[in-house]
Amino acid sequence: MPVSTRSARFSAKRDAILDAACALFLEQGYAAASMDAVAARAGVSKATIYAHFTDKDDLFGAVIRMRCERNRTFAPVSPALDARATLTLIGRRLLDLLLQPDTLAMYRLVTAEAPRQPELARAFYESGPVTGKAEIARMLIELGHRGLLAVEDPWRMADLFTGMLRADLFMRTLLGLPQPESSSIEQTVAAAVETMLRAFAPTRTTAQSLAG
Amino acid sequence: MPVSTRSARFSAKRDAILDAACALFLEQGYAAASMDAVAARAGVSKATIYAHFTDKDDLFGAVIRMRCERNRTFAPVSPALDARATLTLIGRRLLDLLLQPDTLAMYRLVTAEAPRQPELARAFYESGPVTGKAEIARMLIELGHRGLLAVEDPWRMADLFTGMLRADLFMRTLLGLPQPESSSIEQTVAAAVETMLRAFAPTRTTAQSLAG
DNA sequence: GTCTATACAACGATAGAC
DNA sequence: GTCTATCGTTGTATAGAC
Repeated sequence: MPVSTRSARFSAKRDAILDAACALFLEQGYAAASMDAVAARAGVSKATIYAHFTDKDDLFGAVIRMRCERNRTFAPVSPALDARATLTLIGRRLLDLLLQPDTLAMYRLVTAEAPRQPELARAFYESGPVTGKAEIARMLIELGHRGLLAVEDPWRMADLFTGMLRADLFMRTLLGLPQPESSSIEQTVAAAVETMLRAFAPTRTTAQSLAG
Repeated sequence: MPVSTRSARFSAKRDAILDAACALFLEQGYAAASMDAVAARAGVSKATIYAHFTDKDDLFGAVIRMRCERNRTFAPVSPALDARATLTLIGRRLLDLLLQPDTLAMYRLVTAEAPRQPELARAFYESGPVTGKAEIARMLIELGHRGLLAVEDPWRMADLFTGMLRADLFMRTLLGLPQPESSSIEQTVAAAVETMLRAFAPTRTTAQSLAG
């Protein structure tokens, strides 16, 4: 049982295998990425892979969990910014992250395998969408406390905001289609931010009571 | 070249193959659906499949294109409804469609294979998201003409609306996760509609000028 | 066009030496 | 743990009879 030994968990070859498998899974999908290809890319023999992982599914699970743990959190937003600036900044960061090739490949991979690997789908959901929305919700609460936004249900609002960000531009990029200039990152963010500002503008009493 | 003959295009066995392949691709994904399984399910021999399609990719393409052509269009919305009722009705229809198992399976399949099959990804995009958004945009224009909504850029608005509809509930269902009651279809639609109504409420002058 | 039978390659996984 | 070599299976695709 190599997985339970200490050296196996921190082996250089094990890391090489994980990195190679990750790259191949993201590039080609689960089925198309063969164990031979992983071995070749990692610079090890196929038998070595099976010394560290019980089978292909096990290797796949380890790869996904590894990626989910690298849970990049957004940098804090300056408390001096107003609602529009804050939403724009956070929206730009999120959409920028969502459109990165690796993020999209991970999304394709996990959604495609979700029916066969429910636990991995859950891990992905918790580490990705949930974590991101939690940070946005926290920021919305902050804006609410400052009287800059009417925040009743921050989770619902975060959901609406991320939904608008993950609209046409995301879909086009996910499908690998050419992107018209009309659906740039900046325009998508601006439209989502403007809609949020209009729909959740603070009531006058709230703004005054907190400003006074 | 059986594909070019008239009988081949309207063959009963060909249809059986397409139906079987469609079901298996949607259930298991491209790689996991074997030609043997397709043949067994269609009740034909494998050789018959290769008499109608050049290879597996060709069969896959025919399946995707067939599904894209079945382009169900929304039933017309009664012109007597106000903005909230219209948005709620159309939002419910769209979300209901998006959450159907076949729709989700198609989404998983096409997004997963998009990097290897750009043309199919485009066909899917045009027949699905674009067509749906076009209908919503048309409905928004209608509401705008009646002075019930401030419609400047109907395509952008349709994008924002569908984005809010395709948020957390869609993601959870796509990943096969258990769904809390808090993210039901009705609540998701209501939140998206309310946000639209607040953000795009008609200006008083517009409403009055068209109402008077 | 449709079948049965089969060729041929690729894949996941293992045996055994070191 | 790591290698080389290989096993057994499965998969795509085809040959040849009807």
